[in-house]
Amino acid sequence: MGRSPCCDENGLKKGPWTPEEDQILVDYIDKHGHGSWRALPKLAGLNRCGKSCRLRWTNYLRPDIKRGKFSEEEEQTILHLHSILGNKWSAIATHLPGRTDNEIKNFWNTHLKKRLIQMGYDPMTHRPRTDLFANLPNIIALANLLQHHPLEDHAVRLQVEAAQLAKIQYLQFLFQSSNNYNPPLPTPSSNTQHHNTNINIGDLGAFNLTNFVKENSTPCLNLSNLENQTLFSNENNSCSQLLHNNQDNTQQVPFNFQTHLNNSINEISCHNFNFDQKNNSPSSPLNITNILPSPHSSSHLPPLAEISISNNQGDSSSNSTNNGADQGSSSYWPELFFEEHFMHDIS
DNA sequence: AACCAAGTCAACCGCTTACTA
DNA sequence: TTAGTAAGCGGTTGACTTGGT
Repeated sequence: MGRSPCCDENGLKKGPWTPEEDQILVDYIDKHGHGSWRALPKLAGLNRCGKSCRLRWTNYLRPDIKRGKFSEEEEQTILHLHSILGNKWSAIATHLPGRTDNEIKNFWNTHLKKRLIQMGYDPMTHRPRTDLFANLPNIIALANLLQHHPLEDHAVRLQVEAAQLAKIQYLQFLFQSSNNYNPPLPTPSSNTQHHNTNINIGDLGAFNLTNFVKENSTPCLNLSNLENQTLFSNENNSCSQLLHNNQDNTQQVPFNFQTHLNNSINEISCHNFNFDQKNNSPSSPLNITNILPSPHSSSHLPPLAEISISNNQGDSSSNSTNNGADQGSSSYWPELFFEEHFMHDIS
């Protein structure tokens, strides 16, 4: 199968479209429909290749195109779908009316991907980046250093606490590595498919650590939001029960990380986390409420099983770029906020 | 004001897939 | 079944914009 000749044809214009060209294309399609894209330029009187016309129409001139900033809901949807579908931009675009695959792809590459990286997440796998852990010993060393000195201000104390939480996560990571423990990631559909939905203590550790860092104040979880997450919906889940048992979100909730790691963790610290809803910034664009696949966000999406996930062997793009999503699991979205200023402060 | 670096996004390139003769 | 073609898709490019110095 040969590649179709297109814009290499002599004399065809390339580059930005002029308003006049746009008008010609719009007028023609209004009257005749696009029909054969290859034939369209000649019929419409455009000195462009059909491919260029199609792209201009689908990405810019189509009347149902929605332009402007992506809403938080759209961001959330993109993040969620990308965790499932990977770089299947057109598939993602079908769930965002008025948005083109190109626009979503650009938005991902220029905003969301960078944000994930900044948060310490691998944008392809949606998992915490392992190289993050390489920095943890440094964080821990700093914390140990500071612990031998009077803690004079709140900010320093907070950093130490953050580092202690990092220890917890680091231990969890080591534990998982040594046991080759790789639990299935929770997905909106995995609950209904009776997969293991037990929350990974490392996730919680990461969540709390980074939420802590982000807020630069007492770490907190928004209980009412968390309760809406399918991630926490398993009633038999000890973490879920822990949360459910403490619905009064104004009270102090001991968060003891009740896991197989308890012994090790208890040697380090045992934190009392204040679950104060007020402290969970609702305006945060990557608030966990926005990120975790919520019943609300899922409600306008088809069930996972209905989403067409192309795993074509011949699809080189999916082979090379979709490795995370193709592992048969979706990702989870604990909030990680390793903001640069924090990392700079530590380093 | 001028320069530069980083960010943004429209458009292109090249590959795959679907369709058809 | 095979080969040619059209369309779709994802990655990449490069022009333009913005912000900092």
